[in-house]
Amino acid sequence: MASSIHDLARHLNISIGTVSRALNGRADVNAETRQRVLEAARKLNYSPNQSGRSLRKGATHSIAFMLQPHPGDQQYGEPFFIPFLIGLQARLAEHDLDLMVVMGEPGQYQQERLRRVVETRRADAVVLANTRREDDRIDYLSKAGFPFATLGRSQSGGDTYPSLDIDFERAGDEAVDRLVARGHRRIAAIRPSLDLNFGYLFLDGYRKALKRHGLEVDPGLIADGFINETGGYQVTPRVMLSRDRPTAIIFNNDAMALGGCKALAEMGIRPGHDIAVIVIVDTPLCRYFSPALTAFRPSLEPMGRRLAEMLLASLPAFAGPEGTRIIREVWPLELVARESD
Amino acid sequence: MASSIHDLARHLNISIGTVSRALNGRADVNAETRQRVLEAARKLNYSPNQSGRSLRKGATHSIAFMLQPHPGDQQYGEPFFIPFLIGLQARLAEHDLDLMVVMGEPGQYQQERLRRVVETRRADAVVLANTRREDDRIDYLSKAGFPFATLGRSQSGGDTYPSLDIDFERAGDEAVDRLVARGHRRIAAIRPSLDLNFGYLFLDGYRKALKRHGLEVDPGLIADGFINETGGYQVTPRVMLSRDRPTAIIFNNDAMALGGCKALAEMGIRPGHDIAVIVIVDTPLCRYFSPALTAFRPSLEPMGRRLAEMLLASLPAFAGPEGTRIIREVWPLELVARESD
DNA sequence: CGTTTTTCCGTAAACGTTTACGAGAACACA
DNA sequence: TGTGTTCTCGTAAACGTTTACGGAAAAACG
Repeated sequence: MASSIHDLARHLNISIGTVSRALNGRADVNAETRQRVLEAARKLNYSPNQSGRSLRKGATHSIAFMLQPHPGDQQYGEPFFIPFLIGLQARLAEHDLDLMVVMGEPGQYQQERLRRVVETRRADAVVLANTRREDDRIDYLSKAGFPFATLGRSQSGGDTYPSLDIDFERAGDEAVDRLVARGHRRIAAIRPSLDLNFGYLFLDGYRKALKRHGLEVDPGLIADGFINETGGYQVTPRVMLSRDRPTAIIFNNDAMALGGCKALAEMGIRPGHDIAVIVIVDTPLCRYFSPALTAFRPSLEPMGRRLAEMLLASLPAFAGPEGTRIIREVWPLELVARESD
Repeated sequence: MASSIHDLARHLNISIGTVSRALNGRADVNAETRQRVLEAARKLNYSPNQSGRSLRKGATHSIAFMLQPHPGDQQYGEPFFIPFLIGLQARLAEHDLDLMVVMGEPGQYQQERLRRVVETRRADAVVLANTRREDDRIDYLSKAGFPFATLGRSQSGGDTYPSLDIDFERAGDEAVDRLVARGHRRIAAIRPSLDLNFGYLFLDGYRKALKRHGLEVDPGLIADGFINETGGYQVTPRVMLSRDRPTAIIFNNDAMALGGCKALAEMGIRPGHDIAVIVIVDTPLCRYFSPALTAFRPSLEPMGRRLAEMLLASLPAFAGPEGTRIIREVWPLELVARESD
């Protein structure tokens, strides 16, 4: 059932070299011969053995996406990544590249899985997500000279790799702007406690906007929690119990917002009535929650496509005539005004 | 930087054959020699080239999980799979098997991606999810003689492959039981409209329980919708507008439940007060929704581990001395009683 | 001491590709 | 006719492993 290039050669009574050249569209093969090869390939249901090809070419024709679940009580996934991956894989497929998603274990340090991919050469490049402010995966890959791109910025590694990020800073800024315009003065910010870079970026924008409006930055209104529903649930009461209650909360994550709203509900505080709520990254949850949550929406699928292009442009094997380029982009979010603010 | 087995051999002044044998723990190599090889491997930072190994052994040492996003307006993922994948990958890792997640595009038929994996021999086996009642992926893999296992049952392919499923039938049954015990007589069921097998199983249990309680099965109380929030939102009003309103709804999917609750809210109907709601597959959303949704919870991570074991037991290369076994299991769900019913 | 067994290791082929090299045939040109 | 060019293809090496085979040396045994 597994027909090889040798089978084709034997069947057509020509050499394997010619078969290979015909299949790969090289110029030095007779048009008629190529036709016969292609036809035989179809008839014998030939498809190239990836291992053989990889071995010879030193390339695997696949890109690894490192999906690291956050440690936590319940290990549910971030819906965020799926549309991104769809875009990523779609663009990669156009270049005959496979996308493989490599999972780590929640507690376990992702470094080990990454090493494995790199050292056994399972992929030609990797895509990192959940970038930390200081990210040793980036340090490792840079030092190893292994090609990679990141979804999200980091302070590690300089400007030596392609990266695509959402403009969390601006989103934090705009969220404050909007709330201030609606009369709010005490605005809380709730973000993940890990070293995740976007949490810092969001807070930068939040602070900047407050200052611009001449409002003080009250540390009692800023809280870090675990990046899931439980985290939001646990940490939201903390800001609500500060001496001077906030009248608005900006959540940096949809899961945290859900947990936070639960905590609010238990305190008898109704989002959209008693308090304004804005979420930075929109998901279907925000849309279908009651009240529907005002949120900032990214274009995930186009971002996936774009990061694929950026990664490819940085790979010598795929870079066009203009050579290898490192591109870094930061994309805006779109505000979706709903009922919660 | 990429040190091969040849480098080790040269460095130690022995043959590559011996190096390979030492590395693979074969018996016919001197203990001291093995020590030296292992040491050199560590020093030269050797790790085997996967392509070379795969080519020689005819095995890739990786298992593919096919993740097919449902077509829909917004392509968000099912959080369901992440904990399952964590368990799956954990057990596979113990056998030095990598897990790769292969994405398809939403609209596109997954068959094509699957073919690619199989024909180019990118994985040694595949794991299928979202099994349809009649599933041509299963037919294809069976016919191709390619090893696979499924998360979820199907009517295709007979009992020739390992499969692990949740007992949706019993969950549907128990949900009705519980609602009837609480005085409900008109109970609606909302499930996905695709050919997804669990939708049928759920409905079987639902019908069976109704009949046992001497209640008629009213087609007006059963609705199929798209398997996401929008689907639930669109289809829930339909059962609410039937001549004789239901007093309870069982949702076969958490996303549909969210959409459905939104529709209820817009009709001024409060889950937990005006209507009872039960969800078949629990997620953090159910727990943190207001009111918290009563739901049936699966043990996803253990299920992932188990399916890995079942798949391995069916692979000649990994089956123990007892030989190759096909195992099929159906696991119960645990009822988590909360506020919505 | 001779014979047999065991221990250890080197040799070389094989997995399925791609590709550098060279050669034969056909063709063009003077 | 001789020389150079172009077209087409076969040969063989190479990628990094694993492993069947055989042989040399050491050990065991009579």
